[in-house]
Amino acid sequence: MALEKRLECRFIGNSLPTVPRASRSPRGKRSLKMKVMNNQMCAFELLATVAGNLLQESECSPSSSNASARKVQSTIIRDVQVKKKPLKLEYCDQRCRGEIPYVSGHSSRRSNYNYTSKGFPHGQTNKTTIKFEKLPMKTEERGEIDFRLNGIMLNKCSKEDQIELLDVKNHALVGIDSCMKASLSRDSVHNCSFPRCRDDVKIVCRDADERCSGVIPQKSKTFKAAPQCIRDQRIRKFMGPRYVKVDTSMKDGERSHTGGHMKPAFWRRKTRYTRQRSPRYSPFKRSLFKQNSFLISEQKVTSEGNSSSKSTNRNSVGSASGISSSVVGQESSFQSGDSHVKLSIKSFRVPELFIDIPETATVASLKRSVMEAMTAILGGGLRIGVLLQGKMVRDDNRTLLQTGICHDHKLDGLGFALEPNPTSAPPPLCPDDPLFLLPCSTSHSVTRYSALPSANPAISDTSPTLQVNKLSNFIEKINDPISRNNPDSTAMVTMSAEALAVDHVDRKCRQSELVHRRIRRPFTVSEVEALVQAVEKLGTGRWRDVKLRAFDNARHRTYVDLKDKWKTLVHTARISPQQRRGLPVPQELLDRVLSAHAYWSQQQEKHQRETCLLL
DNA sequence: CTTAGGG
DNA sequence: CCCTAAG
Repeated sequence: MALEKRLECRFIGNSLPTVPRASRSPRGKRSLKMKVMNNQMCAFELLATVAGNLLQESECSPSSSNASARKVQSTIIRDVQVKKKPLKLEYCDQRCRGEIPYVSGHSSRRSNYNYTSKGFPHGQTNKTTIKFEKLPMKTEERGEIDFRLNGIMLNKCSKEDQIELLDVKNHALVGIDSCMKASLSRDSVHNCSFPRCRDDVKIVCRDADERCSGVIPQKSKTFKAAPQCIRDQRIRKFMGPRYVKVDTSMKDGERSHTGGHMKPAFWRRKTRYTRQRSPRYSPFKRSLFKQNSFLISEQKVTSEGNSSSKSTNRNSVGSASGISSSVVGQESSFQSGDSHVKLSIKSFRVPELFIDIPETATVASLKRSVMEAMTAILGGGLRIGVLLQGKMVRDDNRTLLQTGICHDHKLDGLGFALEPNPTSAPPPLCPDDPLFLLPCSTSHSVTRYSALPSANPAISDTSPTLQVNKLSNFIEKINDPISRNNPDSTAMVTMSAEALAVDHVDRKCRQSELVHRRIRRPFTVSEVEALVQAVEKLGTGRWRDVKLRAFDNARHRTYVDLKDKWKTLVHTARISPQQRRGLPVPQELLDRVLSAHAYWSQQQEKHQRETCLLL
């Protein structure tokens, strides 16, 4: 039974410049009152409702009468997208206690859309704060507004003023796996998809099978959601270790060898999300994309037609994190009814296989090696990923039609990829995985993927140092100036090997993530030493110089890294030794950290005082 | 691009 | 280690 309630959304900050001045309060805050019919309102419904009301308001507003409707609406969206300060929605209702569990305590951040919400699922409070940042500017000339989560259309407002809020509830676990996109086309203005000039926006919860669909009345047409889709994707499921905490996921013991210090609180995140990152931070990304481009074309036939069609063999380039496919097919005429999509996958191409084998090895052992390497990749349990226009199609429950793999869409961008199967024990490697090349099993049971004939003692007995050095062609070169002429260098390189191993474990944890986080490389003692020395000399505000001075050849250490490391070093130095974890930093170094920090802080203060006096 | 600082 | 505002 739907419960009608009144909501008040307060917009905090002057984040809505588009809203006609008349309706804005002097302080830049304004209220938006609306009625909703739902006792289980979720974030997206709220969003949709708010958006609807906003559109409604601005379009009905006298002050916007000069502007064409088109302009008004597009302005709204643009401003929401562009504004720097987050738009905060406070959702208050006495009766909603504990009824919004899925917007509680999670946050999702993607490069193009940020959404955070805080709330208290257990009824401690009746307030949920939802914060939207940076709505992407994705203007699609489609005359629609849609909100998507995980690529699933949450609602869709078509030209006929139809709105669907599909299964919002179960997908509203925004924090975990959501990539919500909101897009609004300019054309939708005239056909304002959201109902205007209405006092209430009703969001009805027809909740037969726990699915929550909000339907805004009028000629609402309901989209058929893939039935089991929602049921299967229960919230709990999402809450599992799908996005595994990278650093905090492992118990201390598990990563005691990593050399990481106990992190300050700010470093410990409940959940970590990956996102697209700038190339300079992804040393392996580029090669990944290069390696995995694939050719694909598709074949489509109608339900009754066998591939009687002519081949078009369109090629397109895509990329995947795994092994990619080559699909060749044909395209035929189509019927709007019950078309089939027929794909013939000719082959899966293994992107790259690194074999490290001595010259003295026999051809037979080479074959074995290749076989082993192949088996290592393929035997790990794979699943198929489907890519469309370069994007991984995540929702298995959507139909091909819904996904866009159908006759009236271009299939140019269709691709398949072999992905690591998270449930499977030996993780297949991403081709960019450094450990892919690591021919040793270090003290940490690293699965061996390289083809290394164990019969050859010259290689199998190599130390991690040697192995890593041998692999320097493939992994980022370990080329740290400190390691030269430094008794600690061996340890350092070894540490790097361990770091790689650790990183492997990390990767294992986040196999499902397609976007790559930079690998974690704990600072070695000698690195710390070099850092301390440089900071002692240069101070704490010149990280670029520190980098140039002490880490010029350590590509993987950016000046931001150094600054961060200093920050953690100071923190480490201040806490008791018992609280420290990871590779212990000699107390002497920590003392130097503290004194250098004190000294340069003092200098900074002095400098500031001087500049103040001058002014 | 760098720095600074929160997460 | 990530992100980003600000310079």
